Formats: sequence, structure tokens, C-alpha cells
Amino acid sequence: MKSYISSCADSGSGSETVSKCEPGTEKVERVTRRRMAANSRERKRMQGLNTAFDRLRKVVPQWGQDKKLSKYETLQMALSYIMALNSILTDAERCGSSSQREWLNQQIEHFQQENYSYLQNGSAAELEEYTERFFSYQPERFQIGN
DNA sequence: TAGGCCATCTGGTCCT
DNA sequence: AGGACCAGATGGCCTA
Repeated sequence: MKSYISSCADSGSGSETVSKCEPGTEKVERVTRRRMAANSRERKRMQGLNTAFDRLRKVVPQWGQDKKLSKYETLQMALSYIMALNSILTDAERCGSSSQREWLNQQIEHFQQENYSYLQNGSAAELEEYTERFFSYQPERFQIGN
């Protein structure tokens, strides 16, 4: 799999180890067990994090159908998506109640069209620039909690 | 082949 | 002491 230079605790997953410790002692064994347990916990933690990213990918607009968003892109998209929804809700409060539904539909459609074309043709940097321009990103407006 | 993205290992730090 | 979290290092895979 992968090779790493470590102090003495091998992962048990096929790593190549350059050992600086004397083998066979109780202390070494204990350290090794702890390191392996820590590695296992870390893998599990990262898997949980990746599961969360996958769930997030399912609820934000995608790059077309096939391209999977990277973690960075997923966070950027989630940010712009939340800001867009927030913007829509904020502006909707200023609308008359009779035309509100129609206006909301127009806003949502507009967001989807604009966003989709950027996602298909633009780079991450362009998307970020677009997001700031289109939504007039103002961090202080979107602070949550204290 | 270079660069981007990712998984994994590891040691440090903080918290319980 | 041990677990959670984090950042750096490393190497594999994929794509332009």
C-alpha cells in the first residue's frame, strides 16, 4: 500500500517501517498497540468526515451529472448555495404576497441557470469570483450564532 | 509527466 | 492515560 517512515509503531496495513525502537519489549508493544488504535480511530474519524461531505454533495448543486465535487468545491458550493437561499428569503420579505410565489420561482430558476453554466464551464477560482459578485458576499450578514 | 485530489500515518496539543 | 482533533508528510491514482 503506502510506505511511511515512523518511529516504531507500524500501522498493520502494509506500511514499511524504519524502526528506531528495540523490538520485543513490553513498552514497545504497548506503544505499538496504542499507535495502531490511534490510526484506526483516525481512519474512522476521516471516514465520518467523508460521509458528511457525501451528504453535503447530495444537497448542493452539482457539476453537471458526472463530475464529483472536490471537498473544497463542495464547501464553496454549500456557502454560495446557502447565501443564495438566504438572499432569496430576505428579498422575498420585501415582495407583495400576491406575486411572491411567482417571484420566488423566477429567482430560483435564475440561480439554477447561472450556477449550472458556471459549474460546467468555470474553474473553482472563477466560481468563487462569481459567487462573490453575484451574491455580493458580505460575511457579517451571514454570521450564525454568537 | 506535472499537478490536483485523496487516504493514511504520525506526532503534537487539548480535554476528560 | 487515553481519546479527539489537527496539520504536516508521504505516496497512489487520475487527468490534461
